[in-house]
Amino acid sequence: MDARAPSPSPGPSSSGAEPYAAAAQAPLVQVPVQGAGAGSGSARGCRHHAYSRKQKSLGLLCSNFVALYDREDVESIGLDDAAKRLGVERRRIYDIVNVLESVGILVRRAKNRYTWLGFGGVPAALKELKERALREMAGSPVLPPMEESSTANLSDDEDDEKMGDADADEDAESEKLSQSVDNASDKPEAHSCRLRSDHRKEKSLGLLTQNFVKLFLTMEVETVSLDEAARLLLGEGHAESNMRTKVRRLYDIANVLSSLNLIEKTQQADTRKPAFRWLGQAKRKQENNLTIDLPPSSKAMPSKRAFGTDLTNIDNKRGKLDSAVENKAKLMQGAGNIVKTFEGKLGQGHRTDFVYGPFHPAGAKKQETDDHTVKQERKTIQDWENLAVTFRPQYQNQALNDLFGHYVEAWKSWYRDLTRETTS
DNA sequence: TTATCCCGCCAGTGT
DNA sequence: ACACTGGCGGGATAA
Repeated sequence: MDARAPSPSPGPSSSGAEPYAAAAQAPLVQVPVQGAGAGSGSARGCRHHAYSRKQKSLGLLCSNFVALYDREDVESIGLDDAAKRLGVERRRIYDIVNVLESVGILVRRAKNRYTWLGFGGVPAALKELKERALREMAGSPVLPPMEESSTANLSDDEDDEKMGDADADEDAESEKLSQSVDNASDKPEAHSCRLRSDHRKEKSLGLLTQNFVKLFLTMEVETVSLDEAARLLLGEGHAESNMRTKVRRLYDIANVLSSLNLIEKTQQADTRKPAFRWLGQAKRKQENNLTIDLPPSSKAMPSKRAFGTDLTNIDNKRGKLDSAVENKAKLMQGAGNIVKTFEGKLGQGHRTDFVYGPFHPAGAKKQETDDHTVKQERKTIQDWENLAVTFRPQYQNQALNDLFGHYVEAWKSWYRDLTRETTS
């Protein structure tokens, strides 16, 4: 029943590999992370630094991960190596890697091995996601060769809990686990063999990430709170406990997507509730001409999260050693904005040079930015938008809006009422 | 208090 | 059998 060990006693930790970062064993990696120096006192020494969850955050870890691998000469990444160099347990690497793969930055090559695609893989992945999302909404599953065994498969989520609620439909998703670019497709006709244990896959971080992103790519509203997202991705049959779990996961995902600058944390327009805004391109794009909601690559760094500490997340176990002098050290954070260009050439043989905006966490090196590059960025983004639009008829987009429209409305009002009621 | 979300147990999967 | 993966949620920080 309980699971988890109530006490922090470091059990045998089955996850073999890197236990608690071999104490002193400083993890190589020393990426400069232009960290305004200002190390200021204690920190490095070792010993009792108060435990600070902020330094162990997935977002920071992701930034470090990217800073560590985002370079031309990197193409293969070993999980063990990553874990060691970043000074974290392998488990955490899985988290990072799963969402990175969902947005096309990585591809799983084999056990313990991933191939680095870089930010250049994002556009294609987003495009893929968006199309798939639209397709799904259009009603017909557009089932490829495979697509589920047969009979009802939809709404397979919600293991326990009543899922036969009145409203019906909504489970629109629950698609396949087909990653955008992966598909090792080794075996000539291997398809249609999987499934069976997909139940687990359906709850995977990777899939959740994709669905979360789809939300941004297809929905109208600019901001989405994690509660809403969870509700959306879960369906009507909300089951408090499921919701809570889902939200926990969304926090994880949001953190890494934030560090990738694909989303940003903000406030919900009316309500003050914290929510997230999409920063990546490939947004909806109604009929009006472009609406790049993308900060002009100026200070896009939200200044939250102190990026640029040191690259490792070693020790500092969760022990509650008092926090005497937790020097917050603002630590620079900006200076990030690295605009990266690349020649389209991935998967879908479309060619257009997509350019990237604010991506890259502060600290990532490799910056070849130039104002003119930024300028060009605008233009290419437009190309991207056009291309995306061309890909499917407008009316479909409208249908989509309608579909989500009523959801959004419902939630909005529901939420309003809820907050109104509980406000006291 | 509520919002976040790290940590690592341990159950599925893979080999 | 062992090694990988990664769902999951307790409960400790942050705000």
